[in-house]
Amino acid sequence: MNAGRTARERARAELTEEIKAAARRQLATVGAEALSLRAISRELGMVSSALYRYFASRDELLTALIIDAYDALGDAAEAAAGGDDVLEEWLAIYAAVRDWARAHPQEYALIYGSPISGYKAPQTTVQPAARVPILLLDLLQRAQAAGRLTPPADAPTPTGLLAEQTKVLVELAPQLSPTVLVRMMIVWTQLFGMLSFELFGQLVGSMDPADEFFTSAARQMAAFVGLS
Amino acid sequence: MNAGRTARERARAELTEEIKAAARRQLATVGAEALSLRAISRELGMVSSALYRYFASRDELLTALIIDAYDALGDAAEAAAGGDDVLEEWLAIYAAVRDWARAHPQEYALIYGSPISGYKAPQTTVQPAARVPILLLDLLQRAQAAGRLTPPADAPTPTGLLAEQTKVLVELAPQLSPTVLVRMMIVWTQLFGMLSFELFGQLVGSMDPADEFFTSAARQMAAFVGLS
DNA sequence: TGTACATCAGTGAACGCGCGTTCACTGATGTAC
DNA sequence: TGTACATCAGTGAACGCGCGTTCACTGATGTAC
Repeated sequence: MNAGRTARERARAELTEEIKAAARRQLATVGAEALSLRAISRELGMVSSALYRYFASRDELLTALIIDAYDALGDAAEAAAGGDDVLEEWLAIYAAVRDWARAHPQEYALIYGSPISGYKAPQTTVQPAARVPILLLDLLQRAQAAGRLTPPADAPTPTGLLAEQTKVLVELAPQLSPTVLVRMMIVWTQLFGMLSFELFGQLVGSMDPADEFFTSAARQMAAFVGLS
Repeated sequence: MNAGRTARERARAELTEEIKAAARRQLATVGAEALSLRAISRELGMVSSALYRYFASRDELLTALIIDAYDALGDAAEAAAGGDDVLEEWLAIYAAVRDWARAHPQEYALIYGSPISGYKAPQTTVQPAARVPILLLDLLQRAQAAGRLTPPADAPTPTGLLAEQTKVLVELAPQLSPTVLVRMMIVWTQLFGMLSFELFGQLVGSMDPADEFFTSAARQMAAFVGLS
């Protein structure tokens, strides 16, 4: 087992994970901005400079955490996909996204909250960030193939720049019409807007707790995009 | 003029504003988490302890900035309200909200981004935070009076906890049906979700620049809530 | 299988910074008689 | 209108913290012959 991996390599892989785990624990209490390499090293019983054997800088550690968070959310959402009814599947994905977000609010804030000042996310974060929307696009394509997608008649067909921009999405989901693709973008922004409002406290005093509001929105947005 | 105000009082009011202005400038470059009383005092040429004559703590200054930001956004949105066509007005409010957010991204992040760690927003922020949704609710009421609001037939009537929660909103807009109120909440979360995505960089690679997407979403959400 | 050398993880000290908040004090402004 | 006292703004020093990153070094692990 562990063919070809030396003790050194195994130790390095394990410690890299331990560092990220400690960083995640930190994140949960102080937030991303206040994430401190020294505090992490203290928790692990190492000297702070030792971390530089694993991550070249604080920013590089943040990038790793961001990618991990997108991937954890992507995994959770994908685990909820499948099943034989597309509408049930849609609701299950919504629920899985919300559950993950509520279980990891600081990791959620790391990826969907305010940008971290002085930090510029590299290209490597783009692909993991796209997993949830890609999953929903894929579902819509399957729904369309199954005759479960009927875009409402009153939905406008995009023109101009908007039509141009949908072309990027068409590559991901060639079967879907531009009309549906734009609606999907609206739905996507609604989903995360609603989640951010719930997690960041904007719903206190109205739709908090948000369970029923969330489910209702999930259903209404499914209908909005044409899913039945 | 300035009847009854002593030189001391005038100086105090002015300096309070200058401190907030300097804080806003800071905010724009380093973000809320890194906002520093010492840096502000340096910019104003005072000693750091002097700020404590104006704000009892960093948190109190943050609260003042948050309330100011909500009020600035509220002012911008209200300035766009009015006019004789409710749909045009709806679009104008959307545009005003977006313009303000794009002009003040860090102030936007302060109120709609990740919570500031260790900071708990007091009750005093609740009312200014409600100004935009209240404005939209008011518009919908006027639309309804003018026969311009026809909730789509397929919209579900809320039940259970959701019906309960709409009662808070009914107080703000007694003429509107629970169905419309829930849709309004969906629309509200969509608006700020879309804005956050634009400002925080999630639309890069798809709907960026977001002008046309934003306008399309504004129109489609108006239709979604029943406005015509 | 054993030895020589190269690689790498972790140490500890240091650099050069930053922060919020408290406190005793000075001197200017405001108020009451 | 002038004086005595109270209020308040701003000072400067101090307390007790924190941070990211670099660098020369030690000792363990891995590799080539």
